[in-house]
Amino acid sequence: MPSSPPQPGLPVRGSRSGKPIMALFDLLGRSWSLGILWQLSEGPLTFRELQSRCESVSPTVLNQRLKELRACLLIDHRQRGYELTDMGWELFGLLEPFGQWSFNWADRFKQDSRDNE
Amino acid sequence: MPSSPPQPGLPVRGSRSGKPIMALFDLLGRSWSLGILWQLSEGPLTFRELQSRCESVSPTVLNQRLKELRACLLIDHRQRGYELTDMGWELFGLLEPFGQWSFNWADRFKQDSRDNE
DNA sequence: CATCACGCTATCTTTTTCATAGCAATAATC
DNA sequence: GATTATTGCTATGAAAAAGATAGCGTGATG
Repeated sequence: MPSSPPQPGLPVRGSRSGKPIMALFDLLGRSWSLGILWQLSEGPLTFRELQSRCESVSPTVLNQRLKELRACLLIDHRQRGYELTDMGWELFGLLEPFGQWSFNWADRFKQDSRDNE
Repeated sequence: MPSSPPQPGLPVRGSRSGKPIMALFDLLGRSWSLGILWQLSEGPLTFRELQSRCESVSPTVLNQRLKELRACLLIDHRQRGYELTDMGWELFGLLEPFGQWSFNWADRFKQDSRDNE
């Protein structure tokens, strides 16, 4: 049986008292959480659409993550599929800069591996 | 045997081709990654200090995460302990707003559970 | 009624994480 | 200089999470 979604106030990974940031990290630190939010930022997606966009995610885990993200008020399941809630969009706003940054990071990697040749 | 650190360009969870953002999400989506970066933002910490700040982390996982974060150029091991690299600080800069946001999120939670009483 | 796509559950295997003990190396203390 | 502490970490076994695959129930469509 899977564990319950991490919630602020409840004990979570990193904090017995459930400090909000730790609850958030616990949630986002589970496999596919970040990826799902990222995919949904491009519009609502059905379960199967998500499944194919997230390449190797298994339905079991996908469903579990969706339940958690829903319980955590970040996504919702509506007519057109799963989509970000207002909170979800807010969080995505914080996440968005990671996209650009990841390119710089990748560049630094290439640079670094050239240095080590 | 543990898997290798996710790197841009290599296949990672969510992307066979290793799209940088997916590599980053794979890295950050592993247990304790976010927590470790967060803790190190308050200054360098030794292995054991990290261990006690991260409450329940096992030495096995802590060491593995530290290796990965190091391989990914986000942290470094110096005299005074583990600390963020320049890249690590950059990334933390993006992460920092999550702290404030998590409080709003927690509030919304309380609000929501009141509504459902 | 047959077919199809959808959202998911069931089952099993593999991987990751946890929990605990403890070792080798260095530093401090007696 | 032997003893004790501290540090960084490995080993081992158990528990939990994630992955892979098959397929069920439902509702729409032909």
